Amino acid sequence: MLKFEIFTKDGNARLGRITTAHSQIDTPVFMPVGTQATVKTATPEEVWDTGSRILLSNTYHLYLRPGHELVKEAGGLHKFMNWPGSILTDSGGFQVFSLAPKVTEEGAEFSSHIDGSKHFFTPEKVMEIEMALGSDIAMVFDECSPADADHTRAYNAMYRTRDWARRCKEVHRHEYQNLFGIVQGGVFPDLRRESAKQITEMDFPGYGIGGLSVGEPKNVMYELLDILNEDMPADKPRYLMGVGSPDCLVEGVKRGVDMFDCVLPTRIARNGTVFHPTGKLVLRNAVYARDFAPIDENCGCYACRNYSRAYIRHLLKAGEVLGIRLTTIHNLWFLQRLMEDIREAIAKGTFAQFYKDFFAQYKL
RNA sequence: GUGGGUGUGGCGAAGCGGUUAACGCACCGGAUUGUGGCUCCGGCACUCGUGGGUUCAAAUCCCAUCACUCACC
Repeated sequence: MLKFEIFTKDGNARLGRITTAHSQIDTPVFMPVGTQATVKTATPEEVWDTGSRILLSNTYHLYLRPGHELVKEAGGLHKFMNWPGSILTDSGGFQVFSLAPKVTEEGAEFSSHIDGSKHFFTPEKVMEIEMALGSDIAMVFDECSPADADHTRAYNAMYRTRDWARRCKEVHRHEYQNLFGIVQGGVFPDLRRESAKQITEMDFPGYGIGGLSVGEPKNVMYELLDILNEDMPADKPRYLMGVGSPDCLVEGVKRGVDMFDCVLPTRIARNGTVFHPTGKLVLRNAVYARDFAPIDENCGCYACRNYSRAYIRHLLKAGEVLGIRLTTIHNLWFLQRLMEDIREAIAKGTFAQFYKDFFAQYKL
């Protein structure tokens, strides 16, 4: 069902392609987040035009509202939201564990952020939901331990994740949906290695790297990625969950990661910040009040082709929805171009130079 | 003309005798990484219409004055 081809490698960076029932996805790939079956403020057509061919949506949110049964009745998530590309659904593990749930071996009980009502997620329940949604890639229900989790806690979360992954695999049956396992293990190299072993033994068509970018220092994440790069199977896609700042994407690719997702580009867009080759620009700032140039003169996105920083700043300050639509489109476009440039560099065998040039320009 | 009300930072608005004058908006910064557009965190007042007075102490009480406002004539 899921086809993954690797065309070439440049160092540890991999150039490949994932083929799902709905689209072909060139990797390394960045997946925009459409939590509630929509990439906030943008139409599917606009998201598609940025070059996105797969996006992430959320089990937790869609289960609560409008309900996975309703989405199934609508003909599945793709049809419901009119998205022609592929969809990956997160399992809700990350959300549920942020809600201080009551966790047992069986599952996790949590309160809805919408109305406080109680719900119980088990691996079986989550599979039922993800299968009903009909995403191309489903994630197993995992326990995401926080960045400050000690060894014992990370250890326990790792084993829980393994047990739940087994149960997910046991009940997962779908005509085209692919189930990815998730590696946990906190910030501990020994646990990461062990988790990678446990999960990859189950032979999933792809693997998520979870529990990173949750507050730990970046260099800690990079070191763990270096380790996982050795321990994860070379012929399966590796998905670093929740990562999306330009520098992290470049660093991730350098360490063998194929897939990323993150709310960052769209979230900061909604708060008035945009990506630029030299770093982030807080467009709300007064210095842009009379800046009549586009966000980036070399950017081909709709916002940069048609509007000035001053105008977009005005829209943002005035609370006009067009402002956050334009910054959202720009940020998505920026990251998709970045991934495109990365792929081109790997293809040409010039990734090392690309890496150097990128960080010479981009200020953190 | 008579009677009443109000005058506090760019705007709205607490405080009505006693620490460095709430708060909201706006403004100026910052944050944001598998949940957050309407989010979060900071910053921004030699000063309470003006002039006198009472008091150890006044934005808070008294007098005068100016402005705005309501009612009546």
